[in-house]
Amino acid sequence: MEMKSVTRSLRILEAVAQHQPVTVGELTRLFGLPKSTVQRTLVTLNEAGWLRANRKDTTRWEIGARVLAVRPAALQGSSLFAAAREPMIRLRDTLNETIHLSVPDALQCMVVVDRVDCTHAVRTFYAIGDTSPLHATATGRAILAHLPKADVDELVERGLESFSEATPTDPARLRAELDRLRADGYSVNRNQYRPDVCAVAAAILDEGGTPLAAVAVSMPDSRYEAERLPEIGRLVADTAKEIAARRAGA
Amino acid sequence: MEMKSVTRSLRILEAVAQHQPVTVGELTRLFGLPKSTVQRTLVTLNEAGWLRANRKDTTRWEIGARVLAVRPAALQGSSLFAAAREPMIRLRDTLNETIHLSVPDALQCMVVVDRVDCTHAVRTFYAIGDTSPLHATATGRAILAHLPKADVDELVERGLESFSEATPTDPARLRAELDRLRADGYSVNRNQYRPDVCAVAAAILDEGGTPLAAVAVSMPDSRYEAERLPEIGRLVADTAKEIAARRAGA
DNA sequence: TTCACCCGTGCCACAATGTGGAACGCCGTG
DNA sequence: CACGGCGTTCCACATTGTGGCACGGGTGAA
Repeated sequence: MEMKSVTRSLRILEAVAQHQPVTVGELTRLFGLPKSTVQRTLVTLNEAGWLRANRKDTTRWEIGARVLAVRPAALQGSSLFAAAREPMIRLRDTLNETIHLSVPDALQCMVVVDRVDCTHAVRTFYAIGDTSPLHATATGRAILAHLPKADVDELVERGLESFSEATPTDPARLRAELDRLRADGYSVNRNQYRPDVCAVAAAILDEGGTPLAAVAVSMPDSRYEAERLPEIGRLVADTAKEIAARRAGA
Repeated sequence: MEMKSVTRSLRILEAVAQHQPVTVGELTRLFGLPKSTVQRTLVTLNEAGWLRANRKDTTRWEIGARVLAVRPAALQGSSLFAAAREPMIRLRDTLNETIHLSVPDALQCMVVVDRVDCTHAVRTFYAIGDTSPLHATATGRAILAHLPKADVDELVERGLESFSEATPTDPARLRAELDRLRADGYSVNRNQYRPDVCAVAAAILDEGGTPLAAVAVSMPDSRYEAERLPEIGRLVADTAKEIAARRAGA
């Protein structure tokens, strides 16, 4: 399948999002495309309502608001999103660490959909929309642990990429870890994906036991204390359960 | 400018967002396009990461997570978004009415970017991503009041569409209303856009006095009490100021 | 002032690209 | 068993996007 113009337009749209407000020239240099091609694409995206000219410098382009109506199903009607908000803030207040809400995207990756920051000067940073691998993160494994075995097999067959020395690349080790976290109710990631980033996560399940999302407490390795793990794990698991209950009640 | 395929692809993407999870057939009926055209578009959008097949029914399509990384500048880094969250919740707790956060989109419309619900059985409903006209809403006028006169002129020249008997379609009346709200610090909309929906809003300004967004308390007409207006107006204006201060401090 | 440079924009002949009717294989139903 | 509807695939055609080029304006150096 081709649709070169569509693919290119979406790439340009993504580039605008990253560099906004951005000019035609900057984009031509970024992509190495003819000016007229980029220009035409921008005008088209603008007419479709996905871009708009910056009000102060009308030769610069920004993302328009049309995009906000286009969201993954898990966030539509914001039942999950809204239900998660207050429990997340409360968890942040209890621990003063950054809290993330992530959803799985087609077993390919986890995507950060919401964040509540801590007040420490040193804090972990993920932007909304950032992605991470399922097998190497606390949120990813929290989801995996509640999926059918066939899905885990599928993931294993695709290969467990290594991101650091701590990444669980051995299928047996991954499966053992999933068994453990099913028992404990929370998953732990210590420097397995990004160096110096640790997290404790728990899955948010729907009525049928399908995992919809995961909440995670995320902190730099310097503040990770193994002896507090059971306490933090319980707090995260309770938060996940509370979110699930609120969502169901809405 | 044309780019028919791009325009159509974006339309289809928006339709998927509204109807997800959706099949090829449903979309062909919706648009009256040939099956092969829709099919090709969906595959292309999927390859670009914007769509994905539903895990349970792989012939149904959903919005993928790629979209989340594409957001208007006002929400990037989520300085505004994150700063607004807690003050909005506090305002909701005080009044127990739904609170909206909206940003202007190129003087064309206001877009709801966040929402905190009240607990009443009867509540106003706007989804995230919904748009509304600037001149006929409390949030829109809160923004307009802090823009240069030329911008208001531009809007007036484009015409003030009527949405209900209460919509201010007379330019003089609109300008008078803007003057009033600049003095009071908050704007009021009583059934001017959607019948039975009232709102009280205030603008969130950046350091230079440019309006970035507006917060609004939104309620059904049945709970609107004119005598409480000064009190509610002050609360909303204070919330807007607090959000602005938090944003600047981040 | 003049010149040179780079910007965003507009044009248009060419052919690469997307189009959509038709056909296929599959499934559940009458 | 035949039918209707589904998602998917194919391919000749011509519509559609392409990109080199040129224009006009703004800016900075000579």
